[in-house]
Amino acid sequence: MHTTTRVVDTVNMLEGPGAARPYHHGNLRAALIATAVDQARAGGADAVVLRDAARRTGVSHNAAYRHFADRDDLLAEVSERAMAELEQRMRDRLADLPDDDRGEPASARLRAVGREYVHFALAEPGLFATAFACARPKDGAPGQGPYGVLSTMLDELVTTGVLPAERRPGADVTCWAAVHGLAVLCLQGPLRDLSEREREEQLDGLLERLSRGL
Amino acid sequence: MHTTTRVVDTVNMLEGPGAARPYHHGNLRAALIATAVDQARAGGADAVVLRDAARRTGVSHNAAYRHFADRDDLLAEVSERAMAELEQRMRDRLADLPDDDRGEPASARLRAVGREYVHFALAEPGLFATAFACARPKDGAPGQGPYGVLSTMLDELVTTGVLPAERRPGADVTCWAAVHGLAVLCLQGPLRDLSEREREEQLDGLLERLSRGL
DNA sequence: GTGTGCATGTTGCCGGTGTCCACATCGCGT
DNA sequence: ACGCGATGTGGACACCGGCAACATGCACAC
Repeated sequence: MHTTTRVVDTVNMLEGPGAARPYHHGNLRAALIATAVDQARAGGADAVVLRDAARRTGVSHNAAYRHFADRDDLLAEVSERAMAELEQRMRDRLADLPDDDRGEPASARLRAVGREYVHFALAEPGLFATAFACARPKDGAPGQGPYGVLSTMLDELVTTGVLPAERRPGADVTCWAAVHGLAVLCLQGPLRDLSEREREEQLDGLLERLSRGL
Repeated sequence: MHTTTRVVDTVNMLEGPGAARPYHHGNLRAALIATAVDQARAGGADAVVLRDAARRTGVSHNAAYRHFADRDDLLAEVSERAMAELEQRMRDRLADLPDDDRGEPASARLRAVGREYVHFALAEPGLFATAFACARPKDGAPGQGPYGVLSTMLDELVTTGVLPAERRPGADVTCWAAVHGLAVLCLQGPLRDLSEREREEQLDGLLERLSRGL
């Protein structure tokens, strides 16, 4: 899609000072999204501002409307990237786990994923909030996204025999809700002022209770 | 505070058509908050708009600045009311419980509170979101608010002997996070399109796993 | 090679909002 | 009675999202 035979490098458009970009940017859509992601990272969904994004990208306002129907459309794109980054972090965390934990209690893997979920939320509050602030319901494949990762973990628990199969349905939602709730409460809720240590303790407690109740 | 000897009724200022309100409204602060709460109820925090609130209250824009430092200040007030309404609903739900449940598993009462929490979020999404969308961290007494209700329930569980005392610390956060997370995911997350029945099932599952894991 | 069509980017404009400033009005205490 | 301070008003500015009309230049047909 969007094939082009233009000579200019359409990917690495980090313009130098005297770049004098051509009339046609060549990569505007991606560049705008990147700028908007920066905005979201810095200040959440509200900080995603069309005019400012265009300005920072070195293009006039309104240029964005050739690539996005409206602000919400751009925001949806940012939300998607944020969600993807969250998923990637969870997968990376899983991959980093020592193989020792591979065979033994798969619940350790589940805990690691949950912990990473909360850590991401606290490390990237803007992106985390934007990931879920999308007004447009973008229906993705059910096995994809952070939910997919979590779901896979739980399936693993069943095959390992740790989790009785009859208790599997609904377990994903419970796990997700608990972890998501803690993240939200720590970000904008009454747990905002917890120290890092207290937060970690609460997270540990939650994960323990969660696996106990599965 | 704000004592007044004026003759006009400062409480019930639902102006009739030919009311011709005096130059000084007499009750502006409360009236503006009420209007803002309506806005929040209808569309969440973003729908709280100073100029529109002033307009609807029948006063010029800028009048609000005599009572609120800025928009965030008004929003904080709305957030407080929303939180109070959530708390009230939880307390009402508790009071409505038949006395039969009084002595028996106090966990039933805990479940009822949790269920009401989610129900409120779904019934009043705007207020629920605004309750937590406050930028200003308003530190209330720790025993107050929805958290206080929940905390009391858990203390009850300990005195009833259902919950071992050593497991009490942190249990409040876990419960709150789980219920809050489910609410958020149903409102703006990927569980948005669940049918009422599915939602109720997931809620049941969550509450069951929660009490099992306490 | 040349010329035109269409995607892309630009300037201009409108309505709406938050916030500051100067001014108007009126209640209350001296 | 009077004047001061609290309260409300109108105007102005900057910013934003979104439309419309215009400009530019790449791509493809011939």
